[in-house]
Amino acid sequence: MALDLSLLNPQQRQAVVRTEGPVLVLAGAGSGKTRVIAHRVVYLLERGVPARAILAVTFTNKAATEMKDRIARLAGGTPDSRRVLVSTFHAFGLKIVREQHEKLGLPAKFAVLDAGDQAALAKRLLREVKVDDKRFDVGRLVAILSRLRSGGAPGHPDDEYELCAGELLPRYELGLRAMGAVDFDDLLNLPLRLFAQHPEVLQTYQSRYRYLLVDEYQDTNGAQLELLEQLAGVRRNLCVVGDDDQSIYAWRGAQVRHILEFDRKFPGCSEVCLEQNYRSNGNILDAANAVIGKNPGRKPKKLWTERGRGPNLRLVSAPSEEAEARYVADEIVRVSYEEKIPLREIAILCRTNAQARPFEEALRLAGVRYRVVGGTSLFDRKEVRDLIAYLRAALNPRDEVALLRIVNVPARGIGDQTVARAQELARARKCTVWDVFSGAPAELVYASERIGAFVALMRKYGEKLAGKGFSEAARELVGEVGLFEEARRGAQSLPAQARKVEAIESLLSQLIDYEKREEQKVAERLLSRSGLEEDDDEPFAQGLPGYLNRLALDSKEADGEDGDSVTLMTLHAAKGLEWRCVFLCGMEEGLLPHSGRGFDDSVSGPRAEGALNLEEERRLCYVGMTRARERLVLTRSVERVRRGKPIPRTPSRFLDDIPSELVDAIDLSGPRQETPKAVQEAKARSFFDSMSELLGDAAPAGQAPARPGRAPR
DNA sequence: ACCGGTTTTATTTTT
DNA sequence: TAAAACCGGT
Repeated sequence: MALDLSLLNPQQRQAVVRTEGPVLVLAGAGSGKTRVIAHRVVYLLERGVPARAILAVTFTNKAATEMKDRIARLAGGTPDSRRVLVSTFHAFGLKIVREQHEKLGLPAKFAVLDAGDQAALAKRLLREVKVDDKRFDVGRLVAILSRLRSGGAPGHPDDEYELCAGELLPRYELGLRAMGAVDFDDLLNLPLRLFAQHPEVLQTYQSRYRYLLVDEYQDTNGAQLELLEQLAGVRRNLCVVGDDDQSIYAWRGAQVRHILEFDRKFPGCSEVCLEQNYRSNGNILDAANAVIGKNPGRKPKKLWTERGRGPNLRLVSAPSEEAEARYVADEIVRVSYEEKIPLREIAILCRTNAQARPFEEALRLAGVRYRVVGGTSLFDRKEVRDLIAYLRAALNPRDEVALLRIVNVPARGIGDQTVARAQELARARKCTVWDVFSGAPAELVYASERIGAFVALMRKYGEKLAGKGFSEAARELVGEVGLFEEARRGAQSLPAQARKVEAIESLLSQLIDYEKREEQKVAERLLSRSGLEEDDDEPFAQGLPGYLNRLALDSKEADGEDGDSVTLMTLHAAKGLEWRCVFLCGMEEGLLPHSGRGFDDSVSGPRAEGALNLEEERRLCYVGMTRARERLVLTRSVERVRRGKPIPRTPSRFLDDIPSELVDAIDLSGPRQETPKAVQEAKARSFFDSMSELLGDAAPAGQAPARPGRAPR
């Protein structure tokens, strides 16, 4: 069946049909960007471009998954569409590194270090250099290391952190290589290095991927742009889609410049501008336009809509952050009952993760189901990280971060002394700690026997975990090592014990699910395709290593999509999403134009200095506002308790930019507002419902019963 | 290894 | 202020 382009507006159609050469699609918020990309892919397929010649790159796994679905749905009868590679930058980098690991001198199953692992490594190195590892915030060091090695602009040269990081850099890279591990930056840098050193490899990829599409182009950093340029080669079939007004990742190296100067990098490109907004009511759009309009140096754009004006925005001033949260919770209850807006169509957006707390409490109190997105849950838990470290260490004992984490967990008599000695020996001999352990435990007189046992343990599970049935093997490992007992021991209260055990269990069951799904996939492929040639287009490896890689690249694993619940997340996490009703909270100076600290180490670039990140903060505000389809409520608190003492807060300057005729102001200070009757009723019903559930009665007729989305760590 | 009490330190966003 | 990190005693 043919793709129907008549449903697209003329600009969208242009963006779909211009298949050759560089194309810049400026896609305003809610202008149907994803739709355009999906159509473009399917259009290419219909024009006879083989699916495997198309590469679509996104930034998040969620976006990639969504895009895949969208394409599959649109392509309908073209089953081949599933061979289009839709991947994040990092996953794509991983794929290349994996395919070329030999040329890069990496073992077949290398670990991908996440931020925590990076910090652990940096800390170890600090100690090795005998720098007081408490004088530095390792997290910040890691951030600087990252900037240094992804070729970002150098920071203030005399900053002690810069100096320290510079000192650490070579050791850090050596450490990675010795471990046979890579970090996030490597996933982009190693392919680039490879391309530079082996032009024939570059050519392979160039001729494989002949049509490139990039989503959220405004968020690309230097390495990512470089990668795109290399891949596009002389063919230059590169279509980038993005919105300079939604560039919010400068602190991570993203440069708006990339989208603003696309036409200089790729002369002769076509440019399409999508300005019709299909998402928001007129009032919301006008307000958002007014806010973003103040930013200098943007690509001129004026979004318009055919939708009605909708209700006015609301600006709520609360006396305290608790009151702010209470108002939001009450309003959610009201809106979901009176206007029948389902909870899944409501979001609370904050600038920082820390702001979420009072809202969680208020929602729980009001009996509103919610889910917090972003502040990772399961994988932050110590016991889960321990188990993961076991898996990693068994698969690749050179992975020292993992190995050292678990040598003595649970205590098996390989204490700090022994480990320190082993590390020294390893350094002296220029080998890994694992080599010391496995080679000559006799030299570690004391613990040789125990080390022997540990080495045997790792070897045993190294084999078991590498192949089929790894989830079973993992369970066995947990049993043999006694991780449940360890978890119980490490907990004070009984419920805490239960939670820990539960956390381990849920990781294990995730492994089972994963393995099952993978087997299913393989079976499907065998059925649908006779060929076994299958050059494995998956960016990720098979089996457990694949799972672990995914884990590193996708912190927020499968959120329980189920159930109807309010979403609570940061503005950054909200990009690309939309809700009928949005609460944008903490509209205050210092919070929404966020003033982290006088100087920001992420952008010490050429200009930028005095203006702090005001432009980016403004964009962030714009992103938040444009998430709303029907109803937008801005809230602020008149004072906020900080460091124990109440601090008066001034309203965000962005509020001043919104035309007042679009806004209803509500002031919650003064005599206590009485709870509206509707809210009282709603609360009572919600309470009734939750009691019914507790008592095991038949399913309640009304709204979903109260239940918190996630326990606050 | 574990505990209890004391002292810091918090204040960004995340692939 | 509150939570985490820290310390020193068992």
